[in-house]
Amino acid sequence: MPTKTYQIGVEATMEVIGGKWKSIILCHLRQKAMRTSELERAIPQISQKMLVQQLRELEAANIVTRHVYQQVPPRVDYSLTDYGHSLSGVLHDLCVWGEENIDRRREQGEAITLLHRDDL
Amino acid sequence: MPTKTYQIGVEATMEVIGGKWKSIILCHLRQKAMRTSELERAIPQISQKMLVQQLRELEAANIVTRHVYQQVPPRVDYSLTDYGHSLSGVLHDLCVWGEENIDRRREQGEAITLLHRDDL
DNA sequence: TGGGATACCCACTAAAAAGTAAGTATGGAT
DNA sequence: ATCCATACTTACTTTTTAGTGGGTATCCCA
Repeated sequence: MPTKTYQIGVEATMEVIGGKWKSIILCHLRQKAMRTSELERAIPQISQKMLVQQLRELEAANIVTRHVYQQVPPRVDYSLTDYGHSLSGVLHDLCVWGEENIDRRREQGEAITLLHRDDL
Repeated sequence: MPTKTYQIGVEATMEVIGGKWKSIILCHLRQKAMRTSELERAIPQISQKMLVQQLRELEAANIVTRHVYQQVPPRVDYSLTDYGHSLSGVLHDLCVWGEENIDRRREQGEAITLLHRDDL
């Protein structure tokens, strides 16, 4: 099998948290374990397919775990693994930088809104 | 014009540093100003088109500046703006987390290599 | 006169990511 | 029997992102 090669560490990080949805999902899970329907409500624009697909990829990367409760109707929840928690600081900083970026752009006259701040 | 709305700060951050190339370019520029050809050498897989395109987008977001020297043959270099430097901590953490991720995966038997570490 | 060096730009194509809309399974409640 | 809720799948389409291969401009130098 061919050796996977990275030039620089950030490439590997972006494989894990990059894309449109992963970092958003992780920022939510950073705060608490959440069930599927809860994540759907927290991220209204995401489709069910994308949510599930991204969660599977995060599971495969050992960042989140899936916990199935033996119930009907089904109940499943997702939380960060210990390893996933090692991203917590980065995720928080990404949120904060974005909040500042939005404030800045608004001050410069851009019509822009942020619904939820990451207050921790 | 319609108001741009974000749910959470990280969305705005990812608009700036997301995608396959931007974070890599920024990690390099974090260390020093670099000319086009230097960036091409530092990021061997990138095409000229992508490099220029990403640099233009980073300029538009006020993260990098383009400096043209009046010379023939042309000489241009790029560096982080003051605002771009506000990403420096995040970028460093992204590099470091990725380096650890790669180490971890190698320990678990994956065939994987990292060429350049971010030693600062 | 024509090649070299640098930093582009443009048109076209290919591949990857994301979106849409529908369907499946379970078992309890009505 | 039928319906409900939850958590998925699957097939298909659209959009976005990235890659390829070419071309332009400048001025110096042989």
